[in-house]
Amino acid sequence: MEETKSVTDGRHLRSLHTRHKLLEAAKEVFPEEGFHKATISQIIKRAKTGYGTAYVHFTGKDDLLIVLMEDVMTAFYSIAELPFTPASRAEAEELILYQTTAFLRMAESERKMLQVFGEAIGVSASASQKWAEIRERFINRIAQDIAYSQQNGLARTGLDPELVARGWFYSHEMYLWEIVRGEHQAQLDEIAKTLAAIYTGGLYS
Amino acid sequence: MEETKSVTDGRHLRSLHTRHKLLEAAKEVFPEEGFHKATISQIIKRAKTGYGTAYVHFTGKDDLLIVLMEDVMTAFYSIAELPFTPASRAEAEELILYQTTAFLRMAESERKMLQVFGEAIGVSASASQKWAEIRERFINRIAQDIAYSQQNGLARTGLDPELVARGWFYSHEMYLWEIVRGEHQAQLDEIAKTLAAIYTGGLYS
DNA sequence: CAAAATATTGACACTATGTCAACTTTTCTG
DNA sequence: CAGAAAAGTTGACATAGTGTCAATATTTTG
Repeated sequence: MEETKSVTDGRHLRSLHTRHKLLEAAKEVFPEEGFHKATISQIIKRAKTGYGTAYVHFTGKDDLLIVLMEDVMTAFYSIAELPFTPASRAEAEELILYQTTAFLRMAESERKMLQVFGEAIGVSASASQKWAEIRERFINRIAQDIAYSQQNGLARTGLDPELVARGWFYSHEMYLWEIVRGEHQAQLDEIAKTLAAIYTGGLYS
Repeated sequence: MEETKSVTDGRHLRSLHTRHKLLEAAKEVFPEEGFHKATISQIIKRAKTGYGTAYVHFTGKDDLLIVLMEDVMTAFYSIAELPFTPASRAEAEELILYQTTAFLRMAESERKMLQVFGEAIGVSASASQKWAEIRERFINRIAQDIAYSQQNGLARTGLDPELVARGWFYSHEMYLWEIVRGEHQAQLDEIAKTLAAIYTGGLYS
């Protein structure tokens, strides 16, 4: 019903087009200027729409960015949701190293946009919340993986999987921000190796 | 020379007093309003000075906050600089657990101010830089401790002490921000135990 | 005490935000 | 298909905060 309306209704179509123009403009302006320096005026100018239009389609600058982050989030989730059912300690270690590497590589490939998002997290409550979503999804998944390993006699028991998962994710997240800032490009695999070594050495000793 | 002038010169004294009033006002306003919502107008109003005065004594809102952070930094440094020369693995583990606990406890005791600082880090380049200073000091110190343990046959070799130290500190830092946000109050010791267990289990297995 | 040095002040120019009444475009209806 | 209704667009405006600077006030000096 809504589908039909969306396709036929020329008004809605126009609206969608305007929205799209704004998003495209924002996608350019944000990385160029950074979150704080970017202004609605810059964005509407590039999108060739009126000032108020931006506020019709989005609640503000944060909202515009949040929508742009969806793409990045999708990529993140695909890593978080990788299957983890190792049969041996060696296989567990391999999977963990792979996941760690994938995570850090993503920091590199999505650098520009993550840089903007990192800046926004400090300022905008909604950006901060969006990032918290990504984080919790990762942590939940890691906690599951740890619990699985504990139940199958691969990992040391007696530690709360969620607390371990948090600490584990946090060290990754902070490395992510460093990579985004442009530090450590060359060492990426070395970092992954180190993080995985500490983690597995600790849990699987 | 400057000392003498400072004490005798009534103009300088007045200036110092004004500066002090501004800092006291900022110390109240920042935690009440948060970094973003706090304005220069609110601060000068409470300090009972003119608007421009704030800009005579400080370059802006960030600068005012940075100065307030010095106290907190001092406390942090005292933890970072604790001596670490364990003779056995058991002693190393004990020291590490102590340091971890002290670090997290500080997050609790300095909560309000750290909350403001956490917010400022995202917005203000100078706040971000100040925090980076604290962080690097910690990381350097931890890296030294790890190298010490490696050299004395207490810790596994073959891993870069600095990379390990970073991952280690990062998980602590992120837990710090969580504690500052008011999550995990009760679990504080449990968190310290978990972090220390992973770290020592990993390095000292 | 007058002049010099220093400190304080608020009005001003500037920049950005978010709102809303007027306007344009598209669809519906008799 | 005319004109009413609905949906979308627009920029002027009110508001709020920043940082600057010429004028003013206070203190020291000769």
